[in-house]
Amino acid sequence: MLRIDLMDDPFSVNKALEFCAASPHGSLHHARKLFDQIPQPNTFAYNTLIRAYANSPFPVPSLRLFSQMLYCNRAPNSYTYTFVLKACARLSAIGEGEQLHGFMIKSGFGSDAFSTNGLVSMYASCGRIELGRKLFDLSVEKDEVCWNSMLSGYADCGLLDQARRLFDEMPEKGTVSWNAMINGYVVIGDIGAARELFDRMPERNAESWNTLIAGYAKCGFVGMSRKLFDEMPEKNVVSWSAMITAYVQGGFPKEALDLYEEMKRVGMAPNWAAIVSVLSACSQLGALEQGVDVHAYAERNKMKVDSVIGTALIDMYAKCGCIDRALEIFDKLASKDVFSWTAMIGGLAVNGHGAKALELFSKMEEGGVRPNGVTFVGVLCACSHAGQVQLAMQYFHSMRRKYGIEPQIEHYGCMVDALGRAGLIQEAVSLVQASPGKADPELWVTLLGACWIHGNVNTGEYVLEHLVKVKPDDGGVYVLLSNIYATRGQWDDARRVRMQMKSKGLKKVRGHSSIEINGLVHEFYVGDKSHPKTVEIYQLLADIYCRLKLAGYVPNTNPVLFDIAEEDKENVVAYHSEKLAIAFGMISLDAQAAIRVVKNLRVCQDCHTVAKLISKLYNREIILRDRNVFHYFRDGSCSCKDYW
DNA sequence: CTAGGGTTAG
Repeated sequence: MLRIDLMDDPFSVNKALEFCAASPHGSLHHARKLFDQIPQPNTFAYNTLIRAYANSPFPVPSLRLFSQMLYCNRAPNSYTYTFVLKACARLSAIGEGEQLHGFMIKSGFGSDAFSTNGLVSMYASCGRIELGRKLFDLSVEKDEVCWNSMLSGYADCGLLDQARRLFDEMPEKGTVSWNAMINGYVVIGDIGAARELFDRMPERNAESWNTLIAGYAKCGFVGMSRKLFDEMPEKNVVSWSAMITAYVQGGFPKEALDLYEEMKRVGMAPNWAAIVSVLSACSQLGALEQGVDVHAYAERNKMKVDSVIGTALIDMYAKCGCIDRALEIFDKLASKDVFSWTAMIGGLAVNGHGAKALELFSKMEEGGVRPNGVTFVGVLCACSHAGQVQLAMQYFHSMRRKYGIEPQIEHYGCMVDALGRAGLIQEAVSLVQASPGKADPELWVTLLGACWIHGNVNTGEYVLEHLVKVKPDDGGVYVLLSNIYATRGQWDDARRVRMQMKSKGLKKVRGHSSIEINGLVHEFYVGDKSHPKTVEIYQLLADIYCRLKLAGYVPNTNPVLFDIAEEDKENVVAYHSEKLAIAFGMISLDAQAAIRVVKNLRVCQDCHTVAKLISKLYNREIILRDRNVFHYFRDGSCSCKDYW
């Protein structure tokens, strides 16, 4: 902080202020403090701070500073207007923007190129593009920036044809114009048109490459993103974070983490955006240790925990089974927005704290934060976990009535699951039939899952009839129905369904589990004997079964289909891939180390029971991530509260 | 004036 005797020299103070405001991380606060100590800030000082706020995530103070400026008789200049207009644009504050426009005309600032550019952007961002165009046509001295403002204005409004017409008319197109046009196509998802322009443009800068990298990722072509990333001549920090994000959004969290490590190795310092994305990658993987490392990195580098990083942290800790850490971050978070609340509510719900999640939702409503559709996914999921079907129904109806949010397919999914689990199969069927676009196969699959839980053969058959029509290529559907028959001992029917499946050439996805030991991933399939430590693994499993059975454990062989001898069925279940991986973890890791296993399918009932018992009898922590949920086994119980 | 960000059922 500046010594007070220097405060008398406006020039030094302004330089210090400018330096402070321009620093990358969290210095806006210091700039503000410095500004507040200046006895009589001049126009330059105001402009510096107004600009800093206008470019920050929370531009509101720019508007307030502008009012304060007028009140203190400090004359705004065109620089001031540019950034106050930018703040209005960012906030879509059309009222303030129009007022400002009127004020500008009165004080003679309405028609120079600088002001025109700001006004065009402001009107475009506020959805009044036609007003922007009028000003654009009226302005006599149009520079390239002016054309570009108009161009990106059209692009922001999704009016790509008009943008393109302007682009083709432009007397001189600079790299920025090309980039703006390319970005416009990227936003509407026309990656082909974007690529065509990219190939045609005379000079490409990092932004051109980065735009396209992100563009391919948005369209699901992560491979193309990577190709460009490798080809581009000079990668900057945005290129790296864009590529990391591309991997995360494309569902390749492992690759995202690898790239993050490589980024650090080549000496590129990860910034805010990279941290946010890589935290999301850790969430997807359930990679707690890496997540903790990333968190520590952010702290070491004094990154401010704003609502975005805060949300990413909450989600990461929650998805890694550390619900207490997630709550701690949430409680400390100064600015909670709907994302942070939603992540926390959903996190509590999947960790089995349904009641606490609902409590938090009430607090959120009391705090005046408006929930969105995603929030309700968490809320309905929480009701399911808490066994509160009636409550779920109430929330489901309140979505539209109270908040005007139309329930989407995923909300129907939650409800079908909640009703189905509670045994209200008929109600669940009615809901599926009442859902928008009622042929959505996923809802029927959920329904079939409920039929399986309750051994409801009749509805199961009815549901499958629908499913084979809409989802004829999914082997999982047949497996579910044959499981239903099997639980009822209807082996002929079970076999018939299996035969049907086979005759159509459909296969069930093979389950496999993996465990990482010293950076090396070991993979196991059911009954796998290919691992070098196979003998030790099977010996340990035999020992485990001995102790478990003494403790009263009875194998649950429900998922094994065929009417083979009970003893043989036990053997199939006994060597499920997750059990092999857990046993391998037990012989490879220290007794205190948590055993982290990832499974590609849902964990079966028996493996779940066995994992709980191992955690108690062997005093080991087991963290098993399956296709849907995170299971955190400790002292004989699981974080999922036996709901998954 | 152009590039990178967080929450979504089974």
